[in-house]
Amino acid sequence: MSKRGRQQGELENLVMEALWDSKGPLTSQEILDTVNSGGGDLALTTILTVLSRLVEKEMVTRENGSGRSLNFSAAETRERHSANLMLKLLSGTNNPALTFAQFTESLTPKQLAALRETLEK
Amino acid sequence: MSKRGRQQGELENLVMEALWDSKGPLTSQEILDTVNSGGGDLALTTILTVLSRLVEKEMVTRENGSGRSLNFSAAETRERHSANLMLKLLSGTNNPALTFAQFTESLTPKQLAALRETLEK
DNA sequence: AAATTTGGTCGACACTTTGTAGAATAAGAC
DNA sequence: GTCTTATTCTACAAAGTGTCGACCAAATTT
Repeated sequence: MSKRGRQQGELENLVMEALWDSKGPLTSQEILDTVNSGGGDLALTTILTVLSRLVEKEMVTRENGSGRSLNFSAAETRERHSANLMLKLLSGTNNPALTFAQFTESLTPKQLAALRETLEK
Repeated sequence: MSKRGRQQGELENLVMEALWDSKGPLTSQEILDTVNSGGGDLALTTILTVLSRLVEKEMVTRENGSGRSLNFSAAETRERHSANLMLKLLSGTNNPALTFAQFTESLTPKQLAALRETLEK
C-alpha cells in the first residue's frame, strides 16, 4: 500500500474544496465520496481525522445532523478565506503601497478591470 | 540546549527578513549576527542549513564573495514576494471578483486610498 | 431483543518540513 | 605548516499531515 503520494496539506485542501463547492453542509460520507470520486480509495476514518483537524484549526464547523451523523461546513467561504490570507500578506510587508503596485502590475487586463469595477463602489 | 522554541518556518522567516532588510547581499556571518541580535545564540551552521534550504526553494541566491565566503541575497524583494503569493491565492479561487470584493471590503481607508492611487496609472 | 451496520473518537505509524547543530572538509590567513 | 573559519554533510528532534485499524455507540434490520 503506497502510504503517501500526496503533497503536504493536499488532502486537507481536497476536503475544504468539497465543502466550499457545496451549497450546504456535508456529512463525512458525502465528503468521502467527493474526494474519492477522483479515483482515490480513502477510508472514512481518514476523512474524519482530517475533518477533526480542520475543526481544531477553526476552518470547519461541526453540527449535529440527522441520526448520529454530523454536518460539516466551511467556517468561511473560499473567497473570504483567500481574502483574509491576502490581507495577512499585505500587513506582513512594511511597504503595502509597493506591494499593491507589484500586485496590480501582474494582473491580467481582465482582472484589472474587475478590480477597478469593485472599487467603483 | 533547547531544541526548538520556534514556530514552523520562523527561522527561515528571520533569515529572509534579514536579507530583505539589507541593501545588498549578506554573508552567513552577517545574517547570523542579525538573527542572533534578538538575544538568540544560534550556530553558524544552523544559518547555513536554512540558507541552503532557501536556495533550494529558490527564495535565496548565492554567489561567490570575498575569500571563500558566499554572498546571499533574496531572490525577490519582499514586496514582489508578497504580491506573488497574493496573486497565487487569487488564481486559486474560482471567483476572483468576489475575492477582490471581500479583500477591498476589509482594507483600512488608508490602504484603500493607496490602492486607488496605484490604479490611477 | 439480538445482530448488523455505520458514523465517530482514539491511538498509531509513516513521511515531510523545519529547527538545530556536530563532524568533516577545505580555503585562506599568519 | 598550523590555525581559523565558511561551507557542506549528516543527523536527530519535534510538529504537521496522510492514512488507518481498533474500538465504541447509535441507528437499522431481522
